[in-house]
Amino acid sequence: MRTLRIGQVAESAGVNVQTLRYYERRGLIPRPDRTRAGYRLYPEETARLVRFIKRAQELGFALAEIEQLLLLRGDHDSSCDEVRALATVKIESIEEKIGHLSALRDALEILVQSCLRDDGHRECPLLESIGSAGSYGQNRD
Amino acid sequence: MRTLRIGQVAESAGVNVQTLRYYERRGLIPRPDRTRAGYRLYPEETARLVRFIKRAQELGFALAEIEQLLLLRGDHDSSCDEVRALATVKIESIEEKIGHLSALRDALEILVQSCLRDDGHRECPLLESIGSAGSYGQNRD
DNA sequence: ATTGACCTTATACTTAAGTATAGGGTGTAT
DNA sequence: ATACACCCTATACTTAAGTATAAGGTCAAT
Repeated sequence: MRTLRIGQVAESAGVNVQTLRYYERRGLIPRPDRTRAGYRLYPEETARLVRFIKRAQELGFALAEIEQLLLLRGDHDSSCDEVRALATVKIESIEEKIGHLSALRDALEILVQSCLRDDGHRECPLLESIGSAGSYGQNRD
Repeated sequence: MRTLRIGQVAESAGVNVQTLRYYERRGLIPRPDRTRAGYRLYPEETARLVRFIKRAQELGFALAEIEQLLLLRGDHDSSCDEVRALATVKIESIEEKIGHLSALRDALEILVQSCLRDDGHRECPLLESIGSAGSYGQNRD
């Protein structure tokens, strides 16, 4: 089984080596095996995991939330009911985000269009876009 | 024209009053008129603006990025070409986010389904979900 | 056998985005 | 006229998420 040293994982996931050690301390990534000299030896899996974490961050999830998401995977001790409940909540919040992003994109597209028409484009509803009742999903407020 | 004091705007947008003053210092929201006593008097518009900012943050945009987005609105001095170029870039990054979120949602839905079937659900592709080539949009890496 | 790229821990620093606190003024209600 | 909820500035603190630094060990190549 091919293993990677910390620098290789960092490189492959586009993060600093310190970040990996930090994630390990936080319990976000499993503590890897070590060589006799104490060097960390990661499975390739970990590079994927770290890329997942970075992506999820870009989507507005905090590390604490990402931790929860990760607990949903694989070898969980939590009951199926719990897993299902949390996953369902997450799915809802994701759909809400998708709705807001779609609305924002639509607003920007209107902006680009009116810009192409060069009509002074004063009335781009950027603010309203995310405000409420997006073009997708529902919105309670 | 109805105006709001800082506490009312804060309440209505769900933020701390300190946050509003902080946004003002950062130039994210316009500095409002004042009463003779120095109290800030905001137009209702500002409450909407702040809600927009908070939403955009939840979507993974940093305040600096949100500032850019806001510059795209209304009374801009920047050329139409510039506006269009930036908007187009933003649209692309938004579509990418939508793609990743959709993939993540799909993975969670698979998790919920296999949980309902109670089949041990070991093989939920959570990690792969955001990894690359989502179910929506394209992915350069 | 020593150079250089890489790894180790421990500790301290940074950045973004707020939050809190001290010390004081405002304005309406009793 | 005095409470009380609200506002002001300035300054300092906090939290999340890293990043950097010091002091040292490893190991393949010259």
